[in-house]
Amino acid sequence: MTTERYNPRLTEQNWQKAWDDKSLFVTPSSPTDQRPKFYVLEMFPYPSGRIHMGHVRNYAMGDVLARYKRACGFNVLHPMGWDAFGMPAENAAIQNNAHPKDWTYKNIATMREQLKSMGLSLDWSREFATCDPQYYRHQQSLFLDFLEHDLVYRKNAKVNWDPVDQTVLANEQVIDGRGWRSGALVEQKELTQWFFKISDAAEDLLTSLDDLERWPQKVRTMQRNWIGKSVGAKIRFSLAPNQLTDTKTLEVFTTRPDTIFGASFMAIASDHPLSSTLEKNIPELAEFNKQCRQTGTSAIAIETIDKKGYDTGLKVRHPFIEDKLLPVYVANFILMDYGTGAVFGCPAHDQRDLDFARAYKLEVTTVVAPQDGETKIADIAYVGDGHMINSDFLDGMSKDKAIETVISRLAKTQLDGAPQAVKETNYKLRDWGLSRQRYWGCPIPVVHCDSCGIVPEAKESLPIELPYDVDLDAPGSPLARHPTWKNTDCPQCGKPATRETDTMDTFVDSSWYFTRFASPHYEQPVDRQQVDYWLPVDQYIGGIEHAILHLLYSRYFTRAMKITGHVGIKEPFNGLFTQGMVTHETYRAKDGSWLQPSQLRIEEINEKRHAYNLETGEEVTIGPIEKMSKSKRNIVDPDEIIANYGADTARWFMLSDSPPERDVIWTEAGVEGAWRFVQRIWRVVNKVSEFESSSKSNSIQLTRSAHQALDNVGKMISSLRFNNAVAQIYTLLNDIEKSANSAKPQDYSAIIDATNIIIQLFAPMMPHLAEECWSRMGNDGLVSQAPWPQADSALLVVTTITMPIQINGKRRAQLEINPDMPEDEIISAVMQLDVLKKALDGQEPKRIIVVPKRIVNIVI
RNA sequence: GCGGGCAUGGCGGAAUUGGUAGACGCAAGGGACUUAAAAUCCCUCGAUCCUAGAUCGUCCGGGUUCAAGUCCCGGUGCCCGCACCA
Repeated sequence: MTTERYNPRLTEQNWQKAWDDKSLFVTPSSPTDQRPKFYVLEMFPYPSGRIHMGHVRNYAMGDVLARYKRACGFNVLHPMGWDAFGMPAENAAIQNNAHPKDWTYKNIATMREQLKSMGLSLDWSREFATCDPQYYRHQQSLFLDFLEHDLVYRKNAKVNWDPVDQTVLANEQVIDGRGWRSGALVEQKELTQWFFKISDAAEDLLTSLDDLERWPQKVRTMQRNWIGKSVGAKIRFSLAPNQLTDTKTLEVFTTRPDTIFGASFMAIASDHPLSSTLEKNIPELAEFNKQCRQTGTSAIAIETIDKKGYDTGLKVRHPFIEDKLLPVYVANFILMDYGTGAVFGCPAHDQRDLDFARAYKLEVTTVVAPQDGETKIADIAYVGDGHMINSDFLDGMSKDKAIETVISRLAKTQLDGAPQAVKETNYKLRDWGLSRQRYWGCPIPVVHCDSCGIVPEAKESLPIELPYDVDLDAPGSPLARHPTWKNTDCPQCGKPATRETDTMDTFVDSSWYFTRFASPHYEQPVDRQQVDYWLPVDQYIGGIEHAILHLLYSRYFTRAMKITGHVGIKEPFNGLFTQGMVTHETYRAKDGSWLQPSQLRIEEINEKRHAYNLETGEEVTIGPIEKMSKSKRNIVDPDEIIANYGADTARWFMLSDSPPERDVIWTEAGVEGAWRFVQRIWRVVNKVSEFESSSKSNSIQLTRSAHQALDNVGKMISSLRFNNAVAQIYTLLNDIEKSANSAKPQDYSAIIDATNIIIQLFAPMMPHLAEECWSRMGNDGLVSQAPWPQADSALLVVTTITMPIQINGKRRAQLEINPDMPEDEIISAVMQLDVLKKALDGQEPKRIIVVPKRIVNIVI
């Protein structure tokens, strides 16, 4: 018997068409279904041009779950869309002279075809892009609702400003403090911008994390730290009389009021009101503040700079030590956004304060004595607990007691007619700035009127559509520069007015798209009936890089939509899974340029791998394994893999071996291995398909294996342990193959049954191959529509187990026993073992530990 | 700088959550089939001790325990995020 090789090129498109013809994956819009619902969603892609292997991995995982849940009888929603606004479209427009809109939709068309070639069970009838006016008009409508409910407001905030290009720069456009295109030194500039009041929800966003049980622990921890709750006090210090300012007091926030006796200086942010006042009369301070403004706005820029300060000459009085004055510095590491923008510096017990004190030769007084009694501070601040010293009335107290005491003492003291200290809770979480001075985003639907001020657009006027004719390759914001677009009439008084020319952060687009999928064509933002049925998302899958921003913003936005009556829930994602990245070796030529894997020939010489440029023959250096990226060119194009091996092979490889939350290394050998497995299944299925079914079966062992695998694979897919599921399927195929090679006619039935089971087991992962095998086995219908088989619980009962026997913790023997054998019987069986008798040498064992169904350990 | 994570054979990883470390796969070596190649099939495969059997072995150093890859303390290395990249 000869079998032709399995050819995915001939089969995959046919099966995709068969699914399409039956609209198998289109989820009907009416939520009257009796089946339980399951909403599985992968983070939608940015249409950057072509799909990459990261997408293949992400969508393969989601598809396995969607197909499995469907087979298990769930009403599954599995939609797809496009996160289509963003900077790359504008960059491409400038570089390639293409319009962002045309560029984006062209990419979507390409990527849609690529995704379709993967055979994903997606409901394409619900597809949308966030740059569709029909999507963003609803986003504008939501914004107006938020505005009405006081969830959005305007305030000044700093942006990176390129003084040459006259434009706002994203953090990633700032390279070493300079604009990426102009090379000009970047400055900080204040602009009036729109903010969501996410900080109002800080406490709720924090406490609700405890209930998100199906989220990875690490994501919850990261969000917890990001929200950054800290309990402390606001303390006001009185300024000593001076010629520089009329200000009488300086207010700080601190979590360590206990260390007040160790205070040796005050530090305020360069943009603190006091600093801004002082700089008018002190040119050196003005210069210092200017330098601070050149640091850039990103946290990493601020945190990694050398700590510098400017002594203002001002002093504050210590609240407890008479005549003690503390100098007031302006310091570049104090953030105006957090607390009050001012701190008291206690060098002995805060590392940053210590670094600062050493640089400016300020005193260091230890006030908390560590447990080990060492109170001298060198280069490391002591931040732990201990008892108070050098602290007058606090001496001997614990840290917590000292905090209480300081706050209550100062609360009783009046300064300028108010208590000198109040307890306060602070959050690191800042309000979410959504204004972007860019073209390719959702316009913010408000109007600036000279008479009426800020006026919301009327909902009937939505969408406020982006103009097509813009000039992107000139300084400034494209919408502000457009000759006519911003001109309109005030919706309130009818007089000429101007539109807001800022657009929304793309994170707004992605903060509710999952809600829109429930009713993607509805004339309002959401159809409550549909949303109440489908949400929350049961399983959300995406990259760990979104652990904080996207996921936190979405949690907030859902709360805001609840407040405005659009949804009834506050948590959008019941289950979250963060998958690892796809990585590959890097290749670099002598001239420093990067090469793609497809441009190379790899040879192994003396067990060492060498890479050669296919065109020039020149040897290139094999570099470290890194995330696939355009810049390093270590990219394997999914299209090529699908063309050569088929979608099933690509999907199988992405799911096997590496645990899904960890990075996977793309290797040629790995793909080849997956490809061979596909062929091996095909051979086995062809062989088994020629067996005549018989009524009687003796092959109980194989049937047992099949049902065990069935039970395990189901559990593993449910918990997204795809690599374990793959290993189970390999094991079962080994068993089937062995049985098939030595099969007697009375075994045929069992082998056929096991083969049908394995086809169903890998169907969610390799759906095309599964259909082909299913039909080859003579089954009716599509395997994509077949219900998931039930494991026979009688076959799952284990009748004998191998019990390892340890002597002093080292394995010395084993016993084949019934798992339910009572403990005393196990012990007497063990005592008969020769190895043990020999080891005991007539003595009694000191201790015998029997762990049921696991292990026996004899301590001698 | 701050926050989070990871580390097991030549490689990807498994280990029922404290109970036989290395399942399953890849690579490699040997053999079979073939005129030959590909494909396929069979065997070996953590290290050391010539063999047996044993000893060692989960990044490094300590600890808890009858028992540690798993728990605790202290290190090292690598990766991710840091609010205008998506």
